Amino acid sequence: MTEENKEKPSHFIRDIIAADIAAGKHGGKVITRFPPEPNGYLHIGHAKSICLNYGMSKEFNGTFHLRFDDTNPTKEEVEYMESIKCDVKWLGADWKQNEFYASDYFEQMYEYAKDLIKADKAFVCDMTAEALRESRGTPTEPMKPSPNRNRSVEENLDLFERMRNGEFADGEKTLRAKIDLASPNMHMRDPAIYRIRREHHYRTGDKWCIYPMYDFAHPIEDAMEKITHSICTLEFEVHRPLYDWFIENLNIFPSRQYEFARLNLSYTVMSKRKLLTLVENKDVDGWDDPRMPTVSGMRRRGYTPEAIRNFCEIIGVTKFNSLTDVALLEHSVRDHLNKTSPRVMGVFNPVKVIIENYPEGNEESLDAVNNPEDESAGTRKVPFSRELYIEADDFMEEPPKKFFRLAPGQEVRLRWAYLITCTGVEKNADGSIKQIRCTYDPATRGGNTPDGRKVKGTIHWVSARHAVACEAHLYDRLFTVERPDADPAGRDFREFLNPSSLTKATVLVEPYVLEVAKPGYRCQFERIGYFCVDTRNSKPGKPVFNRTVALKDSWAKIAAK
RNA sequence: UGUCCGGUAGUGUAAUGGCAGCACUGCAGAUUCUGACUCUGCCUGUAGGGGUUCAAAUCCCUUCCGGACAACCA
Repeated sequence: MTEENKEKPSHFIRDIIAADIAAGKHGGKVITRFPPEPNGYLHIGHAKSICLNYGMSKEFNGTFHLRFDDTNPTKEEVEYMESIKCDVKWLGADWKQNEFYASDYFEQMYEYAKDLIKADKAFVCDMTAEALRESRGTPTEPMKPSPNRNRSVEENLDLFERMRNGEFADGEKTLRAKIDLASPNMHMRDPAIYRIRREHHYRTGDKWCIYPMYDFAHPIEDAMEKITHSICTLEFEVHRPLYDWFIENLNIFPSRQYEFARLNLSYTVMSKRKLLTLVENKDVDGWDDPRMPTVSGMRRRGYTPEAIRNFCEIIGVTKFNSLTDVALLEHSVRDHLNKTSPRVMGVFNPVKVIIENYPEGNEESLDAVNNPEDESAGTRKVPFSRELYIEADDFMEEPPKKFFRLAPGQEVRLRWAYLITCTGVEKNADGSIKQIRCTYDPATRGGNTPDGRKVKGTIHWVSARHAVACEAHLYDRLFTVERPDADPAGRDFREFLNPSSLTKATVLVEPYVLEVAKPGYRCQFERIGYFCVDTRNSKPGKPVFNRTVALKDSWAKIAAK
């Protein structure tokens, strides 16, 4: 193990592969795969699997395959397939020319099934799904054998061919492997491996009316692609003996299956069924709604692939069913965005500020640093004039101690502009603040203090005359609630798509934003949060922002004390 | 209740028989042209019991707890 690896979190898969290479298995070759079923959009949990599989292939100079495990025509669609390709690519897992489809192997699988029949290791069964279920027994009682278990090889061959030819109705017959009726592992009790299903397949159309089951198909798919390490999630652990049984009895490439714990994230629902419900009920605006924990939703939110990859690295890979704090994800996102996001000034809840001693009609252009953490990001020009907007929260008429921002008599820095001091407040009839009056110090141009005096507060602002209004979607970090089924209040998980987080707001931004904001453009509005120009909803020249991660509002905490 | 898998600070994870460490969170402080970031400090842990050993988070036994599995889904 290298020094570098010692620094990394647990990764028993990495250790296994390293050991296999050291032992000369498969001639030191490593081939991994990510095998999604195209029946939904990828979510953050899939991202973990992608990072793992792709990461291992990369680390050990191996090959990575993207394979669509499309053996069930009922739920699969082209739209899903396309979205998966897009998301995997976006995450940076390059499968090069290695794009495969289980449906391309149907003919071969059919042949393998016949081999099994010829070896008297599979038989055609006439039982209904319900009868099968009843006959299966319990973990302590063995399964009752199928009345058709001892059909002759010839009859089975004939029947299986007729299944393929469409001579039987859906569900009328299945092909079952003949394994072990008394096995404590229910999956070994003569499992079904082919079923009849007249359903249009998104790729093979109506060519087939019989489809292989996962347990039969997967080892064959892996073997045909010479996958050395077939990495999947823990729930398939119980299936491994079956996987091995097919590998052995079909005498095919000895792929091996390894299992790791799937990702559970606090406040996040990752059940495909539930996500689909949200989409179908229009509780969200599609799979890529920024509140969704999908890869595409996160992309719209402004998360970066780098951040997601880093997250996957730091959470490690174990066999322990854990519940990862979503703060870990957000930390990764902030961490990357802090280094890379250009900064832009914006105001959500504007309140007008008049600079009394600034000449009316005058305006000037000030230099602002785009990213203090990245010099190469350069600077931009920000227009300044006598009338400005600042964030309402940045002003308090009667400030408590330790309020560093604008208040009567108090001086603050307008970022990249001037130091201003509040001289008074004008109010509306209802007592609300109409506008704030200030004076500026012309010697502090650019926000500098030639005399060296300190100001605690630096606030953001936009020139009233120049500001551009953009639409923004505000989203809380909340997707859904942790353990939604077990919510003590019995609330439905959909309720946790906080409707208040749906609000559209107008954000006033520097005119500069219009020059640079193309869909996907990310920036940070100081102290408010990170924003991403919506990759779906924005039109050229009129960016729509999605808020990403709210910055911690320390002031709220101070105020709460 | 059967089989399998698992259990290290609040959370995620290191330590493969040899000083229980790291990160996130939380709290406190410093710094700051973002009350962000950054930096410093603090808090908290080997599920219980027994055994082997000079030495156990690690090996063995046992109890407890958690998860997966009994679709013609994947």
